Amino acid sequence: MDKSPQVLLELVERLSNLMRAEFRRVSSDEQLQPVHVQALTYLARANRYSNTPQAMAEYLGLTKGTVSQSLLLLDRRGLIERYQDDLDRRVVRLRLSQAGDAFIAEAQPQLAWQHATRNISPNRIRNAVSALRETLATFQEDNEGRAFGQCHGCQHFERLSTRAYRCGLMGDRLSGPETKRICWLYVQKGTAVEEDEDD
Amino acid sequence: MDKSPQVLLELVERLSNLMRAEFRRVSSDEQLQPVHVQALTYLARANRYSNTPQAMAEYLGLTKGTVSQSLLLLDRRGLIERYQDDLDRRVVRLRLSQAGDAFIAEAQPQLAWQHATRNISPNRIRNAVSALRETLATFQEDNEGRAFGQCHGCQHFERLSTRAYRCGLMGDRLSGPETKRICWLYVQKGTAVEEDEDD
DNA sequence: CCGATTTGGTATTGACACGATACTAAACCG
DNA sequence: CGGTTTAGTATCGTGTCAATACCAAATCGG
Repeated sequence: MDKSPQVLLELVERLSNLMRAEFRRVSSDEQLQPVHVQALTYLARANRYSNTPQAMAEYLGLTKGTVSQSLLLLDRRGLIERYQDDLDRRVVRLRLSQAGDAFIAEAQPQLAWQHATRNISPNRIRNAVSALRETLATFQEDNEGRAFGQCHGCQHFERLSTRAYRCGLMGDRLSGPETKRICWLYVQKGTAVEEDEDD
Repeated sequence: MDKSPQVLLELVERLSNLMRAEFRRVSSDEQLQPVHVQALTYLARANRYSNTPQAMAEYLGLTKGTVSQSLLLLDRRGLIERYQDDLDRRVVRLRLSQAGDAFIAEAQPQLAWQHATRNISPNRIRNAVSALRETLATFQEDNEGRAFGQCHGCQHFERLSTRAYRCGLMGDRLSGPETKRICWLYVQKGTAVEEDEDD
């Protein structure tokens, strides 16, 4: 039996543990926990469909109750803003406040990671990304978990013209930058098997 | 600027979060926390140099005090055994108890992961492993953190004959299986750049 | 050889993550 | 328009986690 998957898991967990420690370090000034940094990072990358407590809970693998508490804290600290959705008034929408934006910009939580990957060729990184991405997709299928992803590669993504896009599921028009954010309604487009490219 | 490293980090964290949730699921019968599963898994793979609270704390990215608490709990539950080192009586050595062994064997915490990676070719996994391994090594250098690894690839590793090994640093002879475990004294042997292999 | 320092580990305390449960209010559905 | 579902909050108990203080064994420096 091949034990490589096992080893891969070990690496993923260890790296994640180290980043968690790193998050703790950079956020100790603000009295924040690692999970708060993750939450802020998520919000910095979420689009209009995924900027809700529900989606965040799914993304972080936590319950909605737990996430709700963390959001209360972040709100008290003035790092995020919460506002009601116009159409569905049960829904709470989230965004980074100016202070939250500033925190992410200054603390640079991923700096250590950027450094750690500096010697690895972009190609090897892309290969690793593609393998992990596929792992994640399968994982989510297995657990009936919702998928997250960027418009590029999503079934619902439609290109109206060179600079105009649309989400076929929601019917909304999307700005260029918004198609780069993390969406909750992501559905993998017909899956051709990707194989690693050479360097 | 290339954003691939960023994406890689996102994937690592998300997968790790999902596995954490998975750990919580499989260990909720035993009233254990995800970190306890990680600790037990670590012990199942640690060798004679790394089966101490200190090493575990380093590996998990936690402080020794925190780890000490978790170990107390695991001891109370009868999942691990703690005993004194003969030479240095400050040192506590750890090992899985029979119950701990059984738990790891039954709960199969990595099962979900095995499933999630089933469709990925061994070669792509190896490539991903190699990239992440290198990331980890650089990360540890940057933070003056100690490295972890298996004898194969360690500077101190000496092969006495076809089946006899020795750790040059500690001077101990090692059994074959022990060279496959996680060691704390690991030092990367002269680093030739590995490049991805084709499939 | 013996005081000073270092090292491995534990005890205690306080903040808070986290799940479980119970709840509210809005939306949906027949 | 009553029953159900859905998004989120409130509350509570367990236990992680860092910080601090502490102890004992080892090591170092004269």
